[in-house]
Amino acid sequence: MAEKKPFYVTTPIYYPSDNLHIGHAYCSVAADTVARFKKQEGYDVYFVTGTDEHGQKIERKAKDKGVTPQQYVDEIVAGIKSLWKLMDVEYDDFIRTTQERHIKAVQLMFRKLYEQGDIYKGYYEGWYCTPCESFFTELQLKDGCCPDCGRPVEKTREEAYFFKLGKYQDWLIDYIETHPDFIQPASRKNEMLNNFLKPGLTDLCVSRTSIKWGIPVDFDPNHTVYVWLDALSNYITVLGYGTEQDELFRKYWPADLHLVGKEIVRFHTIIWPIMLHALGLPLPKQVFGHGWLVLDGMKMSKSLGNVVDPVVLCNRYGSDAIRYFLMREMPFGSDGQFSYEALLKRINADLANDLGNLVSRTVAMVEKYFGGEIPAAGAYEPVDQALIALAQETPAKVRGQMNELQYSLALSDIWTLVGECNRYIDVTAPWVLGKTEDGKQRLKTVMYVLCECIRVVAVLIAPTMPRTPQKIFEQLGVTDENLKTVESLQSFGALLAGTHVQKGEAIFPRIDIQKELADIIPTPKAEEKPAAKPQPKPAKKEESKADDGLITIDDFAKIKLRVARVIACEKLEKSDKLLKLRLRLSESEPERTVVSGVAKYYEPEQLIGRQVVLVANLKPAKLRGVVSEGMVLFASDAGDTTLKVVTVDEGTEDGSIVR
RNA sequence: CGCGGGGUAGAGCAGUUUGGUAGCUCGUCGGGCUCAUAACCCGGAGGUCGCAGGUUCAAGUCCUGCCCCCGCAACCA
Repeated sequence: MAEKKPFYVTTPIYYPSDNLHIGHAYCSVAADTVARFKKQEGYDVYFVTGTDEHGQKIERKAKDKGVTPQQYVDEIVAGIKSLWKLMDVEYDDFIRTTQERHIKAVQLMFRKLYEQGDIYKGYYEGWYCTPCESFFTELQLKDGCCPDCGRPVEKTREEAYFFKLGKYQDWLIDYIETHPDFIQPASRKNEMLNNFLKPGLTDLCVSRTSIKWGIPVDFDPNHTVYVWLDALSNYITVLGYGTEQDELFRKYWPADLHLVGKEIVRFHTIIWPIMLHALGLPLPKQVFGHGWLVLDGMKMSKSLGNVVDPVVLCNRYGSDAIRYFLMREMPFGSDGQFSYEALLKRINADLANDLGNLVSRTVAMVEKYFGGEIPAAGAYEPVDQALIALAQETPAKVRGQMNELQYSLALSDIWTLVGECNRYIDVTAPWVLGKTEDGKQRLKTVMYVLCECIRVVAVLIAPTMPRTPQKIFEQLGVTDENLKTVESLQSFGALLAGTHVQKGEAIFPRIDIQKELADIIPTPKAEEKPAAKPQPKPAKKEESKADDGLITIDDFAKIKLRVARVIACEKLEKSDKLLKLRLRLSESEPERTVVSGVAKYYEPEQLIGRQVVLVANLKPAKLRGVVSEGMVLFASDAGDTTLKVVTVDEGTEDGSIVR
């Protein structure tokens, strides 16, 4: 047996400060799909994912919760692993940056780079924001203030180690220009070159003394290795780089594909390659920056409170359906829309109606006309030949698309075949053939061709949908493992006549979309529907022109008012009007930050602990650098001389809906 | 003039490299079929291809200018 070619694919290591959402799942499913596809193609695949567990944010979160950072991440990581299990993301290894194997290797790399002079000790001069505990460069500041919170910053100096990025800049520019496939899609390549490389790289700060939750620099323990070396290096530490047991490293490095989100392309195509090069290691063959799944035109994020939980979706519709949707709906490297409606429509149209129903009607006919036994085909007629030709060329098309990571197009090619099968049934009209003896002879061919085509489809969808093929094979009565491989698709007709089909449950039951939407869309029921129905975007300003100032109940229903409790409140410095409020709705919902221009009327202490009325579905806006996620209602007189907070009667539960 | 992406049918998108009848999915309307999961098949309606100029026999596609949306700018997939 020939030695299998290795194929190493990775996802980013996720930051476990919170549970993951559907966007993370998208990336992992994409990586898993490639991994399965490459395995199917006969590669020796190694697929790795993991978590990046250090840093201030996690330290802080753990403190808030009263646990150690390790305890905190352990719990989240357990959840992440069970999510991958739920979604059939089958990784070969899971690297955690808090693992001993990782820590040792990072320290080794740090020391090596230091000893060879690529890392040097210096001073990090910058602007420090005390409340945020963060450093910023001159450029990052917004109006001379902290870009995160808008407060003033102090100039400070902190001892730190630096990595000489600039030294390798010209080499990297040359490398990227001579390796056009390195950064994909190509638009990202231009972005990196024009935006960052050509203007020049500054040396990178790779240690901090102000952060404790991280890997200590072993020869200077006051310093903690900063994220770059700590996180990016996971791709090789997971393979045992720098240890005695480095067979995996020697076998799989360089990686064939780092699949990353578009926002971290930069680190993977600038910092990471330079680190590797400085260590004398080869570069990954490709970094692919995928797009985002956007919800209502906005990026999904915890702080905006618009996350979609993949666990809920999988439990409700099955992970294969979710995987299909993710891979089908997102084109190439660009962003894709997520909405429950689109998801349900996809499931119904493609999975239930087209594929599920095709299997169902075909198996039913084999049972009805041939007692459940797949008949042998007779002579092929032109209609048969056309479908057979399509079934035979589809695997190659799909392979081509998958190799380009065009999941969506690959699936679309498979569904062309599904569609042609459905049409074939219509054209050949088995229910007519079944009525005569001659027809029945002809029907044998039709049934055989259909069953074989369905088998082709089942094999081809396996990387995207790991569970469904088995269900199809069971109904078709295919038990021979050899008939479940891509090799078996090379010639049409591998399926044995005489195989017994077995009609079972619908593979993808049809969903009542209206009912389901009413059910699943969380609290903000009103959020999606009214937005979808009335006119597109510019409706707001113009439509109210000629009216009488009255609105309909539907208009009002768009505004989602909720009761919230102020759990923290402070003045936004450098602003005499703004207060920053931290609000809690129900226990299960993320807290919100809202900025209100009421500092002239209320001291922060007067609001803390009080219940207020929040416009909960207001589009987030940045005020003095702080994202405000809603608006708190206040009553004022005409001249704005007095202003009073709107509140509710005692005993109202936090999170209650106001209407 | 910071950088990048985008504006094509009610919705979501392809088409722009190499100008030549504007396409796909969903929805909608009408028809067909009855094997099937109220499914499947066929057909229709619906588009000033962001705006304004220009090149050309011919522009969604090439050139110029402008408008609007989104993202990034030391780490949210």
